[in-house]
Amino acid sequence: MPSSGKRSGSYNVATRGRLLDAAELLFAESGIDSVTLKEIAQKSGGNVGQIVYHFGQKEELVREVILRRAGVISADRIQLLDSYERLVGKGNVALEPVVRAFLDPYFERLESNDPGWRCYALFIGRNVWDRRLAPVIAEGFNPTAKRFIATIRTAVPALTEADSARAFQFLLSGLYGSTTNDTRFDSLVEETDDSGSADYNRYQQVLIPYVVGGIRAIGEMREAGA
Amino acid sequence: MPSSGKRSGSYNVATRGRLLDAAELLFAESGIDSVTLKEIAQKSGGNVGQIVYHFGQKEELVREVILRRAGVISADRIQLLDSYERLVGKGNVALEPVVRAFLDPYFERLESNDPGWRCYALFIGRNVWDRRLAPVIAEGFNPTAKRFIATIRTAVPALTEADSARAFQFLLSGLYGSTTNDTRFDSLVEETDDSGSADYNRYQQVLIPYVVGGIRAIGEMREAGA
DNA sequence: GTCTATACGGCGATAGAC
DNA sequence: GTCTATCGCCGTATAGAC
Repeated sequence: MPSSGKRSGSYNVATRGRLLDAAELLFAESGIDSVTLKEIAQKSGGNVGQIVYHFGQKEELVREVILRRAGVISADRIQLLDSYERLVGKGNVALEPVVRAFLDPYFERLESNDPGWRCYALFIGRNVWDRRLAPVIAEGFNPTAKRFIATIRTAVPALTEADSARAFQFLLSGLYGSTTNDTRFDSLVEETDDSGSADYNRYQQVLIPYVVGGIRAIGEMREAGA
Repeated sequence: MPSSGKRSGSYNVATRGRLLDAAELLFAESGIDSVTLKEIAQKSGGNVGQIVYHFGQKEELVREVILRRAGVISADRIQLLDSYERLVGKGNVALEPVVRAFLDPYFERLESNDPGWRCYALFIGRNVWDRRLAPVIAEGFNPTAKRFIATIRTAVPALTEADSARAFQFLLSGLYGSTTNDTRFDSLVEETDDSGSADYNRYQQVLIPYVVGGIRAIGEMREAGA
C-alpha cells in the first residue's frame, strides 16, 4: 500500500467491496460453509483468485463481512445512548429508552434502501452463537454490549450484574430471533394477512414492550427477595 | 424389516445409536459442516461406510439426530400442559404455568445424567434458524409449538394470533440463547464467581419471569389500545 | 443384512506463471 | 494485480466380503 490509498488501485477497493457484498448475500442465503469461493467469485463478477488475493482465506472474508457493518451499527447505538444520557443525566436513565437505543438503529438499517443490511441481519442472526465466529463477534460487538449491560443495570438497580448480562443476552436473542426467521414464523401462523414476510416493523413494535416488560419482571423478582 | 425388530440385527440398532451419539456430540462441538463423516465414524468406533449404509447421506444423519430427542421433549411438554389444563379447565389457564410447561422439561433434561441432552441443546440452539434444517425442525417441533401458541393466547386474550406467535418465537429465542452460549456470557461478565459455565438453573430462574413479564407487557400494550 | 474397500468429482488452499 | 496448476481432503457412490 504505497501512496494514494484508494487509487492504486482503484480496482483494489472496488473489488474488495464487490466480493464482500457477494459473500454477504450468499452467506445470508445458504450459510457460510455451503457457499463455495467459486460461487462468491461468480456472483461478484470475478474469480476465485481475487478472493484469495484480497482475503487470504475464507475465514478472513467472513471476518471482514462481519466487522464491516458491526462498526457502523455500534456507532449508531453508542451515539444514541450518549445523547440520551447527556440529556437526562447518567444516573437517571429509564429502561425503555436504553432498550430503544440498542434496537432502533438495527431496525432502522433493516428498513433502509441498502438491501445489504437485510442480508447482514440474516447472516448475523443465524450465526451469532457459532463457536468459530465467537472471537469476531466479540471483537465487533462486545464493547457496545458491555456499555449497554452496565446502563441497563443503572436503569433497573435491583438487577445483579449477572442478571443484567443475561437480560442483555435475552434482548439479543429476541432481536436475532425477530430478524432471522421468516419461514418458520409463516409456517406457525395460519392467517396470511399479517405476515408480510420481511415486515420488521411489526416485530419491533412487540419486541420493545416484550424486552422492557421482561427485564422489569426480573427486577421485580429481585425486589421481592428472590 | 422382517420379523424380530431390534434383534436382526442386534448390531443394526446399536450401531445406529452409537453413530447418532457421536454425531450429536461432534455437531454440538463444531457445527454440522465442520465435522467430517470420518470424524463421526472414528468417534463411534466405526467407519464411514457404516454411516452411508445406515443413513445414506449426511443430511439424513442430521435429520435423525434432531428428531430422536425432539419427540421425547415434545411429549414431556404436551403431557405437562394436558395435566395442567385438565386441573384448572381449558379456559382458565394462567400464563406462568403454560410457560413453565414449555421450559421446565427442557431444563430438566439438561440437568439429567445423560450428557447427550446437553449436546443436543447446544446443537439445536445453534441451528434452529438454519434454513436447511427448517423442514426437520418444523417436523419435530411445530405441532407442539402451535399448541402452545394457542394456549398462550388463551392465557392472555388481549394478544392477537400474530402477537402470540411472535411471543412464542421470543420465548424460543430466549431459551436457545440461554442454553447455547457459555463462552460469550463468560466474556461479558467480569466476576467469575457466578458464571459456572453450564449452570442452566440460573438461566431458568431469570428466563421464566422475563418471558412471563414480557408477554404480559405485550398484552398490556394491546389493552391500552396499540 | 451388515459392513469394508476403493474410486470419483469438487472443495479450499498454495505456489508460481503471466 | 490476475489467473492457472496442483495438492490433500471432503462427501458420496458402488462393488463385493462376511
